[in-house]
Amino acid sequence: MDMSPDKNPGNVSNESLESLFQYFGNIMPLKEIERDELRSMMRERTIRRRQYILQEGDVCKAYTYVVSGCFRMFGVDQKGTENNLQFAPENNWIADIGSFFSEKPSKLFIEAIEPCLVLQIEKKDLLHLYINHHKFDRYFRVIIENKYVELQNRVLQNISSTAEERYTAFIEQYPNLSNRLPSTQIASYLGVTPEFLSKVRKSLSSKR
Amino acid sequence: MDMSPDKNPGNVSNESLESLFQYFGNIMPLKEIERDELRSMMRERTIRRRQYILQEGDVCKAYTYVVSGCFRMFGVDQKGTENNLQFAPENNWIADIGSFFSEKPSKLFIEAIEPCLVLQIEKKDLLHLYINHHKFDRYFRVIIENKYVELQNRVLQNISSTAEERYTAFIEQYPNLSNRLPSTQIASYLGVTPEFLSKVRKSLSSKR
DNA sequence: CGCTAGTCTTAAACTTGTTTAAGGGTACTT
DNA sequence: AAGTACCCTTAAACAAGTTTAAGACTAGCG
Repeated sequence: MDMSPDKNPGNVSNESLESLFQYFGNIMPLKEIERDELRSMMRERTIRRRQYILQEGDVCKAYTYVVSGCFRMFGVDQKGTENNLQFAPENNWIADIGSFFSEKPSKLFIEAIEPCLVLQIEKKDLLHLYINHHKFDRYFRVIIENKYVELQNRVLQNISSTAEERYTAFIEQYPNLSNRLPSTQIASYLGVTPEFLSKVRKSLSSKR
Repeated sequence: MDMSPDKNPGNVSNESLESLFQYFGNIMPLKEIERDELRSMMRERTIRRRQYILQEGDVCKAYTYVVSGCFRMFGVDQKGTENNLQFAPENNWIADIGSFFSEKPSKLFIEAIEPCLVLQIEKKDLLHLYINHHKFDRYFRVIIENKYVELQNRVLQNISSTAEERYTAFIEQYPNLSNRLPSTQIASYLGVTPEFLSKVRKSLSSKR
C-alpha cells in the first residue's frame, strides 16, 4: 500500500471539498456530520497528464471524484487498439465498478487526459460510510443508476445510429469536451477512425 | 390502479418463489422473515407471447423477475426500427431502471418473446424492503452493478468488434438463446440487419 | 534555432454492412 | 386444402466506414 504524502486526512483543500459537497447537495442536502465524515475519508491527489490511476491487471481500489481536469477510461482489444469507454471531466465520479466490487483484476485503464485534481475514497471507507450513514447507500445507488442509464442510451445509439448521428449526439451531451479533447480521443469514443471523424466533421460543416 | 385477480398476496406459486429464493441465495442466504416479506410483496403474473409489460410513454412501475420464458427490451429510432437493448430469460430481472427511479415516462418497450411467468414488485414495496431489511439494499445494488458491468462490456464490444466477433461473443454469453430466439431478434441485438447476420452465420459455418 | 512527436486533413483502394428484391420453408388459420 | 404470416436465405447494387499513405500545421524540447 502506497503512502503518498497527501494521504493523511485533514490535508484536503477546502476548494475540493466544496466541489464534492455541492455535487452531493444536488442529490440531497448533507448534514454537518456527513460532511465531516467525507472530509476525513477523502484523499486528495494531483494527477499529471498521461498518468494512470488504473491499469489493466490491477484491482480498482478507489472511487475517484474529479475536481478538475479530465480522465478517459479505455480498454485495449486483441489488435492493440484503445477503445474509449467513457470520459470523466470535473464533477464526475470514475471507477471500474466491476473490479472495485468484485476485487478482481480490471481489464481497463483510466488515464488523465489533462492535469487533474481528484478526491479518492477507498473501498473499506466507502463501506464504512454505507453502514454508518445510510444516506450514502442511496447517494451511490443514484450515482450508479444514472451511469447505467447513460450507458444504456449509448448502447442504443451504437446499434441504431450512424457515426454522424453519434457525433452530433456526443457534441450535445458534452459541449465542453468536443472543443477540449483531441479528435483522436473522440473518434475512439465514437468507435470510428480519426480519419473518418474528420470526414464527418467536414460533411457536417458543409451542411450549414 | 388495476386489480388483476392474482394481485392479492398469498397467491404466488411455490415454484416461482423457490426460483426467486434460489436467485437471492446465490448472492447471500435469506432469513425466514425476509422470505416472508418477499412472499407477501411479489405479485405473480403470466404473460402471453407478444404481450408488453412496458410501452414507450408509460412509467415503469415494477421490477420484474422472470421465472420462465424470455423478454426483450427495445427502443424505436426515428426510422421506426426496433433496436434490442437486452434479453431477459428465466432467472433474470428486467425493468427500465431509469424510468423506474425517476418516475419519468420510458422511451423503451419490454415485450415477451415467449410465454412467460413472472414475479413483480412495485416501487413502494421495494422501498419498503430497502428500509425494513437493509440487506435488500445490497441485493439490488449488486444486481444493478452486475448489469452495469454487462452493459459496459457490450459498449466496449460495439465500438471495437466486427459483427462476426459480436455474434460469436453473443453465442458464448447466451448459448441457450442463440438457438431459442428468432435470428431477427438476435440481429436487432447485435445492431445488424437479419440479412447480414445470415451472411455471418454462413461464413462462420464454412470456416469449420 | 531545428527536431521530433502529436494532431488534423485529404484521397484512393478496399472491406464491412445495408437495401431492395425475390424465393423457399414452416406453422398456424380458415 | 389453400391462405397468410413469419422466418431464413441469396444475390446484386449501394452506402458507410477502414486502411494506407502522404502532406501540412502545431507545440514542446534540446
